[in-house]
Amino acid sequence: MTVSKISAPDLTTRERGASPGDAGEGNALELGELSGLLGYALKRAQVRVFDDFSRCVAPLQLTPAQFSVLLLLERNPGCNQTEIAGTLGILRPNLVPMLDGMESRDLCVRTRSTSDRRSHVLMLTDKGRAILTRAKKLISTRHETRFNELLGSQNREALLSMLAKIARDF
Amino acid sequence: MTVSKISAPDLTTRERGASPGDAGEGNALELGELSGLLGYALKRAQVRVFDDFSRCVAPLQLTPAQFSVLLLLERNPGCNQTEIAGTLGILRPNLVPMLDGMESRDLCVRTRSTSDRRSHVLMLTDKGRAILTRAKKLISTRHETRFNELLGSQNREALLSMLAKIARDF
DNA sequence: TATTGTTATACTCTATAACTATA
DNA sequence: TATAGTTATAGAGTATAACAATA
Repeated sequence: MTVSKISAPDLTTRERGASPGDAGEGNALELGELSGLLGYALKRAQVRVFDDFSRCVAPLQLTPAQFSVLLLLERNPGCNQTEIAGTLGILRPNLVPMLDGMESRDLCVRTRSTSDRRSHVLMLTDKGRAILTRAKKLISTRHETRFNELLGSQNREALLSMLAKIARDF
Repeated sequence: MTVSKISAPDLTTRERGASPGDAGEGNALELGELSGLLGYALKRAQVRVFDDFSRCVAPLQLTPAQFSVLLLLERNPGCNQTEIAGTLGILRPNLVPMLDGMESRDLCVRTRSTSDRRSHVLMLTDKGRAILTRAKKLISTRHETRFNELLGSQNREALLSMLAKIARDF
């Protein structure tokens, strides 16, 4: 797999509409070794991408975490909360208020499993499916398109592969 | 720039010492479109890298954020808090307790600027420099070495370039 | 005894407004 | 008036222990 159009990071052009980082950012110190620090680069990129994601789906009022739950429910209808939490790497107690919110918005439903009455069978509602469809469209046409313009779809794939490998094996 | 040794993400081998994600994770639902979601991949990778970073510098009790402040102070001695916050993308109020902690550990000092008595001149102490030196060594020999074994230094550079580009231009 | 969902809780991060002392 | 550092505070996100219902 080949990566082109990737140039070494030049940190000249800062600024961009007064981001969360307080203070104009036009000041900018020298990053020095910070620019080679993997965790720092990952964190800054992740925050940017989450911000853009949230802006793109703003009309639907969906967080990245909620969107990921909807995707899992679509692909794994009838799964339970422990499975969702385990797959997404979040803790079961923290999933509860999240599902409360989504259920109160009629995006999904919890029903007692008949085979194991301890667990909940999770399902998307029609509204949940509709919202998910609209969200996918927004993400695709706004978020991903913009990203591919920045890096190209080939580099996108290389990036995703590396990130998945890091999350899995590092 | 060429990227090799990067294979498409195969999500077979999960598990890895019971990570934060509760529930064994051996259950694992199908990720489906989630595996192509940039923000999800970034977040999972970032969490892994921060975890490993923290483990590697555990004997020094340094968080990634504290380490980045130390690096900035080394490269930009005498800078003020607004510059640090602006460069790192954190808010000035949130930098205050962080510097309190580092100053109480005698890693750095705040002194009033003589030219502008509103701002603080920040400097590393000898102990701060010593800790930073040890931290760099730990990061280099444990953290980065392990990462280069995973992806190779060429892919590492490609990844850093892409992440920096995302943080800058996305 | 072990597991599912839940509650309660605490600790960290992040975000905003407002104060003080300087400029 | 504007800015640097600070305080107070509120909201996310994340972490652990323990409980009721069920297996």
